[in-house]
Amino acid sequence: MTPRTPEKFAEMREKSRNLIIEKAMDVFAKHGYYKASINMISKAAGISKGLIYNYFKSKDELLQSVFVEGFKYFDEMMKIDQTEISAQEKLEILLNNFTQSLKDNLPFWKLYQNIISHPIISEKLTKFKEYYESVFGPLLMSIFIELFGNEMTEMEIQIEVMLFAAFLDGIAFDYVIMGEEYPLDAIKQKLLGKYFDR
Amino acid sequence: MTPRTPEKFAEMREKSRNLIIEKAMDVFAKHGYYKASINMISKAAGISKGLIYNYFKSKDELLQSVFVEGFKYFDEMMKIDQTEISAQEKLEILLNNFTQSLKDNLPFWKLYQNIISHPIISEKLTKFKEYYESVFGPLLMSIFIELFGNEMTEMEIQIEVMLFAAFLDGIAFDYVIMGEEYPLDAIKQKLLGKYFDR
Amino acid sequence: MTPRTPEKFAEMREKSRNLIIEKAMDVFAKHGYYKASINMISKAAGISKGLIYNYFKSKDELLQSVFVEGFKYFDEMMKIDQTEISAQEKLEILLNNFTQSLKDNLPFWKLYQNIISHPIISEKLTKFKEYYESVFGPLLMSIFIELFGNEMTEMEIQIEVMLFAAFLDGIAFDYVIMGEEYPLDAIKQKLLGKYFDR
Amino acid sequence: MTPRTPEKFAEMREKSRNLIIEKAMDVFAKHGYYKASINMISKAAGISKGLIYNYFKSKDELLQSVFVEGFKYFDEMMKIDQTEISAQEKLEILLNNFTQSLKDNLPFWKLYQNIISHPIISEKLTKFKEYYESVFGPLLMSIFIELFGNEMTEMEIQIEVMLFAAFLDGIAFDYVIMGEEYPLDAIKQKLLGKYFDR
DNA sequence: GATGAATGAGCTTTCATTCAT
DNA sequence: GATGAATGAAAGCTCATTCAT
Repeated sequence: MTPRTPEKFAEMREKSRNLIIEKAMDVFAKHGYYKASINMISKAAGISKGLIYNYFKSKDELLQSVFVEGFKYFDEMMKIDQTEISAQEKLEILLNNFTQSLKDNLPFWKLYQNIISHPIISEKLTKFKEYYESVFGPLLMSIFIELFGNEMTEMEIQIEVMLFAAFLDGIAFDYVIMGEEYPLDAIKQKLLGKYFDR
Repeated sequence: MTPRTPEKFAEMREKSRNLIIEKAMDVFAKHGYYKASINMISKAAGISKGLIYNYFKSKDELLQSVFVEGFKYFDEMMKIDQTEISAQEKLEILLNNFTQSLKDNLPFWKLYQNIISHPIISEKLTKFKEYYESVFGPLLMSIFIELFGNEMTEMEIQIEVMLFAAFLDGIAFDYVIMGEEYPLDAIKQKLLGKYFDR
Repeated sequence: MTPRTPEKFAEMREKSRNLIIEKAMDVFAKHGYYKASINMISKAAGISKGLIYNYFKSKDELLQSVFVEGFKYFDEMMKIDQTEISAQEKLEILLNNFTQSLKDNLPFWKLYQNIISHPIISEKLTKFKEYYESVFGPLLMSIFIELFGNEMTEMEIQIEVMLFAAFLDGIAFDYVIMGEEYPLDAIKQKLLGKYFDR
Repeated sequence: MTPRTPEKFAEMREKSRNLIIEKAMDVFAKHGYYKASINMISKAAGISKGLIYNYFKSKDELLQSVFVEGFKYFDEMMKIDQTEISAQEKLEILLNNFTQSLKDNLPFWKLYQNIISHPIISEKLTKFKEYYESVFGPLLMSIFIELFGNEMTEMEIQIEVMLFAAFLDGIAFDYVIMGEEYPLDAIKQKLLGKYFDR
């Protein structure tokens, strides 16, 4: 007859919230934001529709939260622990992390493609844009300055960064469309060949 | 009051059909497939809702038709008239055509991004996939065979083609997201620099 | 095979719109704004739910329209045609019209009670308030100036008007609650007795 | 750690119950019955949703209880202690009490307006009707018999009572709508002028 | 007694599609 | 061919109520 402790409640909330986000990511990835219904998500999570609104004010906010959860995939991608390594090695690690993440977290990357390219929804993902501009962009820039700082102006290096980013978006795009049959690793090696003699 | 000839008739139908497709492309591009309503499209085209169903069985079929119409942008891109030019020049022309098309036909490319990356809809776009596999892929392949035929196996060239395609998709992706501020031409030059000394 | 003419369409719209407003008034009156569902209204009107949204953007707007429609009951109440009659006669006519309207248009008056006294909804009924202040208030004022202009200041007459309005509102209030058993006419006579010897 | 006595227990229950009723009255008054949620009320009272159901079977029953609690405002209104005073003085005291109560207990009167005029809910308020008929009506009747018993039939006096009650409802109605700016006291004086020379 | 997570019925609203004219 | 009124399924969301602890 003792009531649940606040800790117990927090734990329950945490568990449900994570479950919802996880299943929402799958369903959003599979059907796209608009065709993914709250009903589908609740069924995928084995809970009632109403419960979702206990944790997220709206479908929109749920999407935001799913995306924020996805930030960690970007974080993992950028984890380049060893400080005493060359820029070339850093870029290789980054690429390896990226392709690994594509394989491991396909639902998230599907969602990323679908949402980012969506004309209206993407406006709502301000948090994501800020994150990209403040964290991911500068990291790439620092690596490319190390690589090309001697031979190029900063302006030119900016363009290098954008081309590299385009490549990342491009293989994500194609991998999402083609799935397992896409030769991710071979393409990655080919790309490195464009930057470094091997 | 001359009675319309069958030819006249067919011509009028064709004109109406094209008008609908054109306006539908704009509306789909602006709002995305799901948020674009038949009502919006009919208003943009200045006709009644019902008339659209006179030309297309369903919203889905209209989308298909809009997409098929968009093939012409691919066709234009691949128009490399002079036969007596080098593979390098062909690739340059292709890239020029590509970036020009991005600028000229932004609505189509928005739609392309949005739809292709859409997990379920894309299944319906079989016509597009067939087209890609039978027309665009082979063209790229022929150019790259000319470029690298001596030094690489066909397998490797396939990978080169896919890498190049990834760049194109990535550039389109980023251009659609960032719009006018994206330095399309500078990036194009950088990309060519990865293939040819300049 | 001739398409419907614009006039025909306008007529159809007019008919449906009026039907919806009429039935909405009944249903709102019977159940109150919140318990009255769009579903109930559509069933009362023998049409589909969706059709209501073809004519009114929202439930809110439907309520507004129902109310605007109800203005005519106020207009009828204030119809005092003969110009060459005394203020006393005018007041009598006004009261007669008022009680008659209560009897004839009970649904509207129920709705009026329910909505006006509702803390939040009433804010939306700005049109009604403006109407009252610009039309009904001044009319009462002119009658009471004629009645008491000699003996009272304008300030005092204002109070007389508000007292009279309170009687009207109270009578409507009680009539709506008690229904047919409420002795409307006897009370009307009693009220007149407070103003004129009889 | 003295064990709570049953009396202590009952007292605590009483206190909680009163707190809920008090806060519920505020919330109902502010948002109206339907828009006032159990959640709002529980937050206003600083307790959990579930606890409310420990004291009241349903939202409906809570409303009933809030209303019954409001009877005390009627009781206070009718408190005319001195027995040796004239009917005129009694009526004046009654009116003073009423206007004072309007000012002091605005939330209750808002709720009263909102609920009583609500077509379906009011059916549930049987307790209130019984109360009115057995307590408030007879009191007014006794005063008016004293006032007009010589000159009128009982039937007529009934009508006087109803007109007076309509006036009370009317100023409550208007006061609730207009708020502080409503000249309650001036109107009260005007009314008394209709009954007694002054 | 007390908590708040969880449920599910029911709400308003949207929109592809049909069809009488 | 052409119109737009009308339909109805399905969406997002709210909230009174229950119940395990």
